[in-house]
Amino acid sequence: MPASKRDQLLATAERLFYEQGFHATGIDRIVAAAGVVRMTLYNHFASKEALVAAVLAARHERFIASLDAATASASPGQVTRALVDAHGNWLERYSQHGCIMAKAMGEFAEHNAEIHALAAAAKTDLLARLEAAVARDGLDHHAGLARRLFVVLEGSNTAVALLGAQTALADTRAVVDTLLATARSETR
Amino acid sequence: MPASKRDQLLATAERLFYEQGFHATGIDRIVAAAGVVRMTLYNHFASKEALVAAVLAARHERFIASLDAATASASPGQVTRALVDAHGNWLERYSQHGCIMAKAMGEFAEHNAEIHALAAAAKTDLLARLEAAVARDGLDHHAGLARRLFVVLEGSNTAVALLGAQTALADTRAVVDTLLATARSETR
DNA sequence: TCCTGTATAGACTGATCTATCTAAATACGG
DNA sequence: CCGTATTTAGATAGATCAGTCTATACAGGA
Repeated sequence: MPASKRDQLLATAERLFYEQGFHATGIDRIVAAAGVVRMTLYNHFASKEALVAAVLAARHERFIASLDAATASASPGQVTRALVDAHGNWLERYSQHGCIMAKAMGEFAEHNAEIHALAAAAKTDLLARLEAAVARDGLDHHAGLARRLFVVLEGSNTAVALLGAQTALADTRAVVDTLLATARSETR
Repeated sequence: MPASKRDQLLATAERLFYEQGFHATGIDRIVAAAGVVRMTLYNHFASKEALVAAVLAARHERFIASLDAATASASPGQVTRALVDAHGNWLERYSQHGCIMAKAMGEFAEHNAEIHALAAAAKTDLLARLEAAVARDGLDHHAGLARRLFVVLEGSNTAVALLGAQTALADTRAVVDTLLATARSETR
């Protein structure tokens, strides 16, 4: 079945916002690329900012679902690694040019509190997943291990954009391995 | 002596671009905040994009000077740590709300090649400094150590914006310490 | 077949944007 | 003190922006 006009708009807007930026992408370019008319957009979304919020919410939902699917099927003791790998797969597939949430925070920080909060929540949700993962792996008594991994994964996103996915993800895995090995060796 | 109109414009534009975003900050708001008139801006800069480029270039110059000053006076074997600390100090003082170069890359990626290249060069310059630092510390035979540190420092910037400077910088230092300790233990 | 909801086409408003032009005022160095 | 360069003030152009309105077309279900 063909995607609904609403879904076409969400997908097109997500692509254009990501590639060109939010403020630099006009309504007219979105509707033209989606093959609909301007009133159709305003029939589904109250405003451009509402569209931005819907795009970010939908993308974040997919992101979290992808992470949760990976950790749900992870072997015991491998949950954190599975989460990190799933994060890397996401970057490789959908986030080769920087984090759209970071871009949104940069463009709407002092401009739209709802959008800013939505993007920031996407980040802290990843941190929460890391905390849950290290707990399931029995490493949560290492104070701040999840936060340290969070720093690495955030850097991974930028590094992918600058150095390419292959190099950046290999380096990311190397850092994560070192952190996990150190944590485990201090556990026994 | 009072700052020149040009310097006032650069400083004001840097602040507004950083806080509000590049496209969301209009020329009129910059000149009003700088206390000059629109023609003064166009007398010093050919266009808004030229102003953006000048702002980024000036900021990058200060950033690199700050890093180089720290490594120049570092004790042998402590160059990498000095560089990381200088980077953290910069974040704490001037980059609490995300990296302006990353924001510029996001807003001008498909819009202005010169600005995008300028911002990307700022990032790779940091990587080059890391490579020089690990070399001076005798750790450059650890393939990719500088790149791994680069991933961490990039993540540090995002983490400062999300978790606050104190927490994020402590976590960053912890990760860097682990990486350096592991590299040194593998050296002997 | 009719009815309701959705999409289309396009004109339109009012605001905002970057950039330019001109003429007068001001500052500053020789 | 004079002359040059800078700054000011304000009008203006021309483009683009988000958002609204209306009338028409078309879809699918009762």
